[in-house]
Amino acid sequence: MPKIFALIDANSFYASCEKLFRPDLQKKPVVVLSNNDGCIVSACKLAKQIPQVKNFLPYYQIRDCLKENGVEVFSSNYALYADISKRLMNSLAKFSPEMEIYSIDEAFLDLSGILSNGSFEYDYFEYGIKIKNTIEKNIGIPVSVGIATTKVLAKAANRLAKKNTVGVMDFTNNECRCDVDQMLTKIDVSDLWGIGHRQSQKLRELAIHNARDFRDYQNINLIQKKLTKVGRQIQDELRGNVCFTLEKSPADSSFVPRKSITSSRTFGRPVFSKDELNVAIANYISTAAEKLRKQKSLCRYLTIYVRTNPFKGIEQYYNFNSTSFLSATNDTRKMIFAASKLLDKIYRSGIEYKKCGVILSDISSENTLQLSLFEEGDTIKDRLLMKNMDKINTRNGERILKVAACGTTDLCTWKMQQQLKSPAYTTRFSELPIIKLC
DNA sequence: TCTGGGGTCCTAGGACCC
DNA sequence: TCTGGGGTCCTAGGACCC
Repeated sequence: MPKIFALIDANSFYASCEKLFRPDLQKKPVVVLSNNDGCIVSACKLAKQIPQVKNFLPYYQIRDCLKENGVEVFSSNYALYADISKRLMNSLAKFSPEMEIYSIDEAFLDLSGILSNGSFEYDYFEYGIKIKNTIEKNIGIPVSVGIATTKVLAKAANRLAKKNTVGVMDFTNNECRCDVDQMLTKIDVSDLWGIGHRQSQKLRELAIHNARDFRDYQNINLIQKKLTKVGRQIQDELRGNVCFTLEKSPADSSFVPRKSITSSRTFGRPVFSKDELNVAIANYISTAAEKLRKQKSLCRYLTIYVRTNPFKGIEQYYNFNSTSFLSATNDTRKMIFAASKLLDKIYRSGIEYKKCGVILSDISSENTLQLSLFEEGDTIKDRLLMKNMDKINTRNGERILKVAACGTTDLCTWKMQQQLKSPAYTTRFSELPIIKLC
């Protein structure tokens, strides 16, 4: 039996979340900015109608234009988006026993066999409509649904669904089956899932311009040679052969343990001193290590990096350095100590630093710890300390307990700017929205 | 003045071993 | 004058995703 995949993707997710608790904004254009209020990362339908509005455009370049057009602007509010995402996924999970959460606002459902057990009188298209309507009613976020026999095709169908009025596109529907060829013609190769800037250039050199050209291109060996394994698999998926299966989350939780954990931020102002970099790195390590402990993992490899502002016409500097722990650890203190030594190696004075970051990798489960003969691993006391620190911080919020190297708030004047942030409507009691009955 | 952050996978090539 | 070949493992870098 052929597989049937549905891809459900929220429309302008961040902007839609901002509208959710602001009925007054329903009919107004809204955009959301990246960290540091740097670029536009989400624009609602109305905002997209303004020709100058494009994702990843620097905010300062378009600030006046947004003002003139009465656009409401928000800083990113990740606490809000993550919470709405959780509700969205919980609601979607009811439509199939097999689901893959692909990103904060997207999920694949395996619909194979769903309609043949007699309990539904729909076809897949109607089932897609039902999913869409249920989500919009229960969560209040508009979504689009793409349905097809492979994930790549479902992604492509979703893309077209975003443009049609119904918001659902079903490539398996017999009535429009003859149109699939025509549909694929409408999709530029660069819009296919997994085909980016470089690969689409290479495809164009072979006179492949749209998804249909790509599907029907006969020289598979050449595709393999130029686009490697993934490119060949994408082509195969366009032909209806499943190469990418559903990657299910562990049954007990909605998240897959990460294989690497990054924490980095652009500074709100230029930073010159090693002390300030050390404090910043200590803070990023604290964040990354908390995530590491939350997923019950240890890491063996730590990388830090520093860099200047690539958009500024100054002498550029980028450098990184790594170290490995003989025994895998998740102890914030050990990592901060190691990072400070790494910074000694890559720090150069007189440089205007704009960003730094840390990456934890070679991650393993807490349960499968390999002890080193030469270095003492985390003791039970260490583990308990970290555990209790996390507990206290979870309860009280705002990282009330931290390693001294993280500095005090007034020392961290380089922190990013977020001046247009909406309230944490759903995750902080003091910011709950109030409903007034007239 | 002001341009994000966090991930995954694949491949080539070096190091090392026998 | 002569200087192998094949396998595995690891890592850096590239490309892509949201």
